[in-house]
Formats: sequence, C-alpha cells, structure tokens
Amino acid sequence: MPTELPAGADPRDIPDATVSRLPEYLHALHTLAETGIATVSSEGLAVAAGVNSAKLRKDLSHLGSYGIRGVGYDIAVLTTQISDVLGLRQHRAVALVGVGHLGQALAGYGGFANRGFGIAALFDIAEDRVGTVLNGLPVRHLDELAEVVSAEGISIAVITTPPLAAQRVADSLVRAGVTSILNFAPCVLDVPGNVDVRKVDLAVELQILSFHEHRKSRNGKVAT
Amino acid sequence: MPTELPAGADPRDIPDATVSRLPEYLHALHTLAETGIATVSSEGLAVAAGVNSAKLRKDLSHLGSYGIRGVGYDIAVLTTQISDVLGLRQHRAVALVGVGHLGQALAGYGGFANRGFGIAALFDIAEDRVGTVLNGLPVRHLDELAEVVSAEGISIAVITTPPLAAQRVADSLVRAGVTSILNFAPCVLDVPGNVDVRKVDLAVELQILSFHEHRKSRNGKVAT
DNA sequence: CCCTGTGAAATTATTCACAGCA
DNA sequence: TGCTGTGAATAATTTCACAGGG
Repeated sequence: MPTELPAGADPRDIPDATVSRLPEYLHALHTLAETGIATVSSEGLAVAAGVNSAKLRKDLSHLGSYGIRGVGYDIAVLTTQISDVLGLRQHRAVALVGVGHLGQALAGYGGFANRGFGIAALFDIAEDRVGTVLNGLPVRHLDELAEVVSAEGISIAVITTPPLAAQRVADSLVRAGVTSILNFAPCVLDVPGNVDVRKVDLAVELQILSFHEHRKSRNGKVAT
Repeated sequence: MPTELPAGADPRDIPDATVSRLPEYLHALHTLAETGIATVSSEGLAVAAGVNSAKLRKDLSHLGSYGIRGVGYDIAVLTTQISDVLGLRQHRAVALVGVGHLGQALAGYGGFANRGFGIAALFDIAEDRVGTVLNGLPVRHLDELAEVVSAEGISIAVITTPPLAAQRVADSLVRAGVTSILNFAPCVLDVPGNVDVRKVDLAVELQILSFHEHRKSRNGKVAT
C-alpha cells in the first residue's frame, strides 16, 4: 500500500461537482463556528451554504461518514475533515504574476490568508513596477520566477497579466514547476496535462447575466 | 402559458451549460476575426475556445443552424447570432457597489467596455470615498441607488463590498429594480426568485486548485 | 469528400425517499 | 423521534458516430 489513505475517502473518487462545493461548505462551517454552536444538521448547513440538504448529504458521503444520526454534524470534526480533503492543513504558498490593478487588488485581498493561502511572491516585467513593495512584498522581475518558486515551494500561481502575455507567463510557470494556475486573463492557456488550470473571466460572468436579463425581458408571451 | 417560439432558438431551451460557454465562443470569434479570416470550422473554433468540437457543435445547434456543411461557420454571422442570444446587441449599463481595491480594479478594467458592458455608476458608503472620481465616474452614496438605477436603466449590478455589507446592498439593489447580481463577496445572498445571482469567490477557486495539488502529491498508485 | 447537425449511448449530477442508527 | 447515509430514479451533460447537405 504505497500511499496512506487515512480512511473512507479516496480523493480520486470525489466528483468534480462535489469538490467545487466543498470550499463553500467549509466557509459556512467557519461562519457557524463563530456563533459558538457545536453541531449543525444537514439542513442547517445546507441553508448556510446555499444548497439543498440532499445534495449536501450526498456530497459529504463521498468523504466518508462523519455525521451523527439524529443530531447532525460536529462542526469541528467536519471542518477538519473537509480541510484535510482539500489539502488545506498545510499552508500553500501562491505566486501572483501581473501587478496591474487586478493583481494589486488580489495581493491585498485579506480573504486569502484567512483561508489557508498566502501570496508568497509577486512578479511583473514593467520596469516601474519591479522593485516596488506591495503589502510588504517586493515585486520581482519575472526572470527570478524559477528561483523563487523553488525556494518558496510554490506550486500554485495566479495570472493577472494582459491576455497577450498570459501564455508566455504560463509557459514560464510550468517550466518553473508550478502545477496549478488560476487564470484571470481572458484567453485559453495551453499547458501540459499534469497542470490544472482554472479560469475566471469577469466579462464572461456579466455576459451570462446578460443572457438571463435578455430572457426575462422577452418575458411576456411570444405568440407563434 | 402558450409561449411558443417563432424561429430558430428559444432562449428558454438553451441549457445552462451551453449558455456558460457562449461567451467563450464569442470571444474566440472576435480573436479569429482579427486575423482576417471569414470562416472557421467547428474544430478550429473549438480549439480557439478550449473545448472539443462535438460539444461546440452541440452547443451551437441549440441556437439553430448557422453553419455551412463542408465549410464551417461564417464568423460574422455566428458572432451576430451569439451576441443576439446573449442580449449583447443592446449596451447594458452596470452598477458597481463597493469601491475598495477590487471594486477599483473592476471599475478600471478595460475588458468590459469592449464586450458590451459599461460601468455606469459607482456606489459606496464610506465618507472618504463618496464624492471622489474614478475613471471619470463619480462615486455616489448608496442612498442614491434607486434614483440612479432608474435614471440609467440599470438592471445588472456588481457587489464588491465586504461580506457583512453584501446582503444589505443586495436588498437595496433588488428594491431599486436590479434583477441580476454578480457577487464577489464571500457570502450567500438571499434574493427573490426573479433575481439571478452569480458568485465569484477567489478563495474558493484557490481551494479547488489546492485539492488537485493535494491529490497530485498523493500521486503514487493506490491499489484498487 | 469535408464538415455540420443530431439522434442515440454513455457518463455525470441531482433529487427522491426511506432504512436504520443514535 | 430526528436526522444521516444511500440505493434507486430522474435529469442534465458530454461524447459518439454517422447521415446527409454543400
């Protein structure tokens, strides 16, 4: 048995849809924990996370059984369990490339540190940005990437560059050993199969909302 | 009621998964148009958009048939068609509430204007922000929301406030007549059923990547 | 022929509904 | 009795594979 598998849950078997909701559950658990209560029912947690309770129970069942029938879930236990599955028990260092407006906003975003992440290094190529200090972190030149990634043990990076630079940056990141990328540049990245990419495109989100607006405005009946 | 549709595509019948990809196709089409070519095959467009061609064809089939067999799609025609379905032929005014770091970054994000959106108004409640000017737009007090939303014909809003303020802001937006919300605050919003909410949570995206990192690091094989 | 459009099959995700334990 | 965990039913999405038009 090569890799130790703690109990019940093989990460390989957790469906993507479930994985994408686990962070929401974790966040809801943190919020509930602050109110001082010790346990929560699937219905209570589901409401706090904005899903229905059947889906929540099914999701949690993929992690193994950690609830108490007739009572609910122990908030501390479930928090630990989900953090464990998500790999958040170990602090993860993140590199951010592209210190424009969005990059600066993310670099200063308090929400990361509270949730298991720390921006460990900032990179850019603009002469007037390299060397400045942001939130206590120096902005380094992209040329130092490989060195810093290795020194800081970074495996996750965020790209907030203009789209034309993004592919080149992604190539550098991959060469430096980064294996997960969060891409805010509106373009498709071409990376090796072992590298995970998630994309956030702000304009796309608005366009999806636009579709729904449009649909609503055609609301009345459309006669044949 | 008898909501029958005249021709081509009933927006009601376009699956969510397809809607969420249409903006990507549109973006890819714009990029291709800049190269000067007039038509593109499903395979070519699929690569540009980062999906496989069967999925792309199935998606486009929901809009009606706009391809030419043996040739591909006319880029101009398909661009118009998708823009139409997404409701982007009419310019949509967007309000942004919460002019912190992220809000400022979004207010200055050029990507919106190019893609059919304009930030039409900025709101905040902090004394030292209200009255300042950002990118040529004045930051108004949240109290003016209803008035401005009505005057500017705004139906879409972006929330970039701290989570504790977000629900209150959402309530105000709904009262003012906004029916689509893009929420960057890490919290669940409670809104009426006719209001669409999309949520973008930056920490959640990182946590999902963390899961995949964690999985990779347990790499060795676990025998069945 | 080439490439679209699409039924049919396969896969994935959600919801139901209830057995069984605390 | 209340609530979890889960098979079974349903729904949504993706993929296959090929008929048929240009």
